[in-house]
Amino acid sequence: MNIAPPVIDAGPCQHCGVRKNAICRVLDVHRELPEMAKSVRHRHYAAGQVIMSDQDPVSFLGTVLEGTVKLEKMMGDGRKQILGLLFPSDFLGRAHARQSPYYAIALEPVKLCYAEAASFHRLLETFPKLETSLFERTLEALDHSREWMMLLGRKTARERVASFLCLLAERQAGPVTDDKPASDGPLVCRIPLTRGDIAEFLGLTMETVSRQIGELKAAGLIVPESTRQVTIPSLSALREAAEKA
Amino acid sequence: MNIAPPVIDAGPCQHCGVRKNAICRVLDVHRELPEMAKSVRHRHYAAGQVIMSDQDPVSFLGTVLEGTVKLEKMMGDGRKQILGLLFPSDFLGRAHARQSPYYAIALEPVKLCYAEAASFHRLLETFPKLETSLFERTLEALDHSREWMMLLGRKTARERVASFLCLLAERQAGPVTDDKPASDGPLVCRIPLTRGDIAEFLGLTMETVSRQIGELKAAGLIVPESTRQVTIPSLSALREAAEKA
DNA sequence: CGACATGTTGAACCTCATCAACCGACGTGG
DNA sequence: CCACGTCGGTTGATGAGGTTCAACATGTCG
Repeated sequence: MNIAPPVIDAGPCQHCGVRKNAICRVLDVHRELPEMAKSVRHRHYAAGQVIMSDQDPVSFLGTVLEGTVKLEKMMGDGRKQILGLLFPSDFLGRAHARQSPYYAIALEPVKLCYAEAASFHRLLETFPKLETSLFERTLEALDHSREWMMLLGRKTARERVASFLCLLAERQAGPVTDDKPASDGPLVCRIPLTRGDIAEFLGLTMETVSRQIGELKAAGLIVPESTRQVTIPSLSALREAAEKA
Repeated sequence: MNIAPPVIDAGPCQHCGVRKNAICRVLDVHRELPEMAKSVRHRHYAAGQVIMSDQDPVSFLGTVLEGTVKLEKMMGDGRKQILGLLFPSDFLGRAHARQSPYYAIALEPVKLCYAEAASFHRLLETFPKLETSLFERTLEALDHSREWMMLLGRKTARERVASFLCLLAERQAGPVTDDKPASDGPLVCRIPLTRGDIAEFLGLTMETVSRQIGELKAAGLIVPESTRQVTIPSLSALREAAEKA
């Protein structure tokens, strides 16, 4: 006859919506997670708000809980390039550096789970598993960044826009698991960026982006619901247009 | 009165020329380095030889001792993009992955210090310092990759070629230290890439690269010694032309 | 309802790609 | 020894893809 174990409060992190995909997923729910919970806080940002500037020191790091963040770099004369997008469960911040090498700006209202820089690095030392987890995330970010170098260096405007829509659609569908296989069926895709932001991400102008979206629509590869939302009848057909390497 | 400590052979790694800049610099010379030395071997590659293919599993990882390596990605229709260059002391290989996401190809004769994938990952577990060191290298690689995204997305052909020459010159000058400050004086710059390779790195064609080098020469920013070597009268002037962000 | 930001469309222009000829260095074989 | 082919590089002519500039449409919010 079993005796029910005593119910232990594992702290606020236990029921966090993004935990199964964030770097903290490797921590033990009962022994380690509550310990980490002591160091983190939540914070909200309005759309358009600067979360980190390339001027400021890195004073905190953390995980995106809700909303979308753009990482942006700017040249002296004002030319800009978006280096990456962060969605819920993604990690935000440059570890092991005094200064952020780029801007982080909220595209929508953002909710962030963060720790002060000093205590964050202490957490990394306390939980080597956490550092390994962040290391693996960093390796993935490097892969994505290099994938985008291919896009910026070699793809046509058409391919770039198609690639971008594929990226959004795949992130919004969530990671592929055994019980949720990759479907090719029609799926809705929210676009949390302005045409100008898309252009900055793709190394184009917003006029070119606008025209290319028009052509993808004419080709039947996408069905615009509004300027900020499209339906993708067949993801694989769109992927084709993106010339996935 | 002191007694001289017994001389202990610290193994072959102790006098390695790149150790002070490679990931293994964090290991203790007497306790840890000899342990690691047991797992590594050296290997040579001829110019043009494929070191890793994006088809093959990652069977080994290591550090470049001599020569230059290009990391390259290829699209289905043959379009290519160089994702990065590796110089002596740089780390080669994608940790924590079954398959390499790109090609690694020797541009010159290359000497590599490597470990089998399984034993390499065992080393990372044995020496957490080593993992942290590799993690920091990965973060730097990510910074460089994003820097290059700016170049590929927003810079003109002229700026790209100038940026490339600055990159080479700075790497060949070695890291800036207190006793070796960054000088602006004339410096020679070896170019271990063909015009075609440079083009692949910069997202251009080799014709455009050739013309831009010609214009930089006409502008007095570089003085060609041969097709594979230039003198840079003033690095800061060249940096100016690169529109460094 | 009007104002301002966001997005679309049109026309002219420009940078860079494409295609092609040519050059020089090198290595090979007759 | 020299003709020949190959490879890397340069130079020229032409054109396309994307930018730029400008007008106009849409949509959102006070």
